[in-house]
Amino acid sequence: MLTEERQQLIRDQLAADGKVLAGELASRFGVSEDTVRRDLRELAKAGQLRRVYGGAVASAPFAAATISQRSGHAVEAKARLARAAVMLLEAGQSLFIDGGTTNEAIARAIPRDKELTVATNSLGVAAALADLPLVKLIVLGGRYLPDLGTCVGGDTLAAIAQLGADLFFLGSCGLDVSRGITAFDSAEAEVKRAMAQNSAGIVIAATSDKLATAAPYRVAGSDAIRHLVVEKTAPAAVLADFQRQGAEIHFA
Amino acid sequence: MLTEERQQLIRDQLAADGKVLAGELASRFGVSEDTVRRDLRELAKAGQLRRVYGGAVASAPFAAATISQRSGHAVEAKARLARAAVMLLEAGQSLFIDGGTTNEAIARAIPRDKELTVATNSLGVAAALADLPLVKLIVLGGRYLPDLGTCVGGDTLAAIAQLGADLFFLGSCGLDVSRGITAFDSAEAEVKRAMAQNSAGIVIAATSDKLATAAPYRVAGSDAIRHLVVEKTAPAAVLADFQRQGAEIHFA
DNA sequence: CCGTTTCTTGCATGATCGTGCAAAACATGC
DNA sequence: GCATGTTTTGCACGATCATGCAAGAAACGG
Repeated sequence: MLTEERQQLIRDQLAADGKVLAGELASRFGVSEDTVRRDLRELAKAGQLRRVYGGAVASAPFAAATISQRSGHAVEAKARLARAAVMLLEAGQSLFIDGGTTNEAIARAIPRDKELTVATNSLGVAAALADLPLVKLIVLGGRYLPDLGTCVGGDTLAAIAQLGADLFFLGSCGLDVSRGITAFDSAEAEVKRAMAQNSAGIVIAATSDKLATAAPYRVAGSDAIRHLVVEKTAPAAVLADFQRQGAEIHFA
Repeated sequence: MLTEERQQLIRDQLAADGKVLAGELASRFGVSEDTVRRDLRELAKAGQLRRVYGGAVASAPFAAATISQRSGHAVEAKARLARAAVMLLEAGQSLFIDGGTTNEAIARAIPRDKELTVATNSLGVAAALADLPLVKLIVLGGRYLPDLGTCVGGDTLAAIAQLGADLFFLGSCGLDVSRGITAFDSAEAEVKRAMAQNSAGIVIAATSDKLATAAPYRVAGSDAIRHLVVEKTAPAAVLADFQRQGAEIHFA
């Protein structure tokens, strides 16, 4: 095993998980912890990660903001949803991706060799895509909402109006068959509506706790959903309702 | 076995696996490791691979290093500059901050209890400020440039035109008394010009290696600089020139 | 406060590297 | 065929690098 190779794998895991453990890396590579620590020290010196007791965390200028989310509770479920969701992507497509932790997971799951054009109003999604060489990234600016991690406002809407996308990954929303897709913020809902209008199909990846819930601001009807990516634990009755509205169900 | 033939096989394996081991190649070709090393050295000289201890790895074809990969340079000096630069800030001010690792350091150095309005086209700066509760953050969207970490384009300019700022922190530029402030990218220069036009004062925090250098695209004359934050090692003659142009010098 | 884990530092060891040199293989001209 | 010059290859040497181990320091958790 080459030193270089090991350090690359560390970078990869850091990009995927946001953190690494010294002991775990040592056993995975079959080297002593000292060697791993040396690698971590070098990478830290190069600014590629931040050393912490027991391992290291991503320091990549942006990543820090998303760390707390990656250690949240439903991380595993969201990562599974993300892996299933990226399988819907085809090379050369244009995407809208809005905010939410699930969408950030999807952005992180996009493989390095996929050629895409992505427009997003989420800082977390943008940060995840910034280093992918084959992704043309368009940031949709505007007033930043700290709660949601997204940008909203007139500028955002104007920028969206000039773009079109094949798929729109819609996140951080309530999802109910009769009430449709609903958002938690009025300005955020406006942005989602604009994105929906300028895209050919809506994709929603939802953890089970989001199904059959609703928020104050309506974005679109349930029939607007083209692809619905859900966990295996999702209640079949609810899924059947969405399916009747025209959604294609994908299990993670 | 011909030399050419061997080197072609090395290229092939590199394309397939991404790495090769010197010892393994030697036994596979039935030649000494010295010969293999010679081959590797030649290929490395031709830029077809990158030599590492124990073998070689594929040279990154996406060689245009993104900003997050370059972030490890002169971290200490930049942090010192950043601490000095934030002392120029007063509560309630509006700022433009553009890209560059120094500006990212400045953004990270802004204290949590400072109330500010910040508009930035840099993802790194935005990520650093996203968590500060008292900072009203406006993201200036547009086409994202991976090597600079900033957004540029017509949308960016339009958004800037609607804003005004007390101070403009201008980064990633060349700095020369006679040639003025210069940028490395044409679109990036346009953005800087727009920000300069809509702000009351320009602040530049520059490591010593940026002083007395110039880039292709002109942004503004040296006399536009209001505050210049430099290291203690900065050559006094150059500083005096800037001072004569009206800049206030601050040492980190 | 103490025990445990993790980290850094210094050091010994083995692997790998570059260089100089000589032998072998090869091409070239007569 | 033979002599000469060039290229390639293998080997020996000292230098460099990566790794693991040990000892002391620091950080963590109770």
